[in-house]
Amino acid sequence: MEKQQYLTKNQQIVLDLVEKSSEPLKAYSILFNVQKKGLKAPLQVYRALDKLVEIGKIHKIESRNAFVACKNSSCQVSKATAFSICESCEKVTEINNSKLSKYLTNFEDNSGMKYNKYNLEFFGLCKKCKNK
Amino acid sequence: MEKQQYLTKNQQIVLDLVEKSSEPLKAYSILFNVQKKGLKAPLQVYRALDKLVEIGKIHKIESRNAFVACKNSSCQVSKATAFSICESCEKVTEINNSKLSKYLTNFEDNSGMKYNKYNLEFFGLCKKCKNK
DNA sequence: AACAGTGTGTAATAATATAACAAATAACAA
DNA sequence: TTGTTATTTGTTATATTATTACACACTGTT
Repeated sequence: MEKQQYLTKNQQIVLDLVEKSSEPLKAYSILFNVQKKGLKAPLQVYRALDKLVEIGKIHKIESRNAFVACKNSSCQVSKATAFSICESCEKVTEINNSKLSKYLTNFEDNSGMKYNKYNLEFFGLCKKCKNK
Repeated sequence: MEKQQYLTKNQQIVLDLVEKSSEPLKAYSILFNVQKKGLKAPLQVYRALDKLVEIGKIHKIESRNAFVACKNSSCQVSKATAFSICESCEKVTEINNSKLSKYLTNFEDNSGMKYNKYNLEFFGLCKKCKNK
């Protein structure tokens, strides 16, 4: 049996909100939106976010300080993440490409480091914004 | 002739500091260290950092909110960056691997997006920390 | 000189994130 | 059941990271 099979109340509230969102959410925007549900302080949100990231239910878009729900159902942990980010409309999509993930998971250089995790962010213009 | 051939005084002061450092520097640590040189306010540091990042002299380690000098002499702009980060000692190294950069620069998926930039961060344990 | 573009200095403030502590709850063995 | 440990919660305060706004100065044009 895995540990942390069920989410706590606060974690579930935060996850529900992030999952319903079509765009990355910032921590304080989450806070504002869950205040009616009883989460009053930043720390309550950050603690829930930390846990959700740890177990792979959500990912942090580092370049944007924002959070998105994991769209990859097989993703139990956030060990190998890749995103595309439109620099115009800020749309973020999780990239699910097995070739890419295989390539990066197996990547080795001569540094002697053993990599167990990576995060990749691609930037560009999405289809819509390209045609403007 | 390229534009912005020379750095301004503030930019040079910040760049010198970052280049001398053996580890990523945080913005406010930079501020503290350049106050004797006359840069008194955060904004002076952030403006210099923004410009230096833009022209590729330094890179931002997004997951750490810290800055490192570019070690790749041919790197004029920060369009394609990859780093290895030790999760124990926080040592950060810029990865300079032509196969990797070629693979990522040419990466395409079926999203219709045209990528013009990426940032990749690998995490793990460095040689030293692995053997502890 | 007038201008445009860029950089500067300064103060104030916004946005993001964590520390510290006490209390409540869950997990589970003695 | 009790004791023990770990986790989660609630709360206040504070630390850290980053930007807005505005007046002015410098540089290179036209």
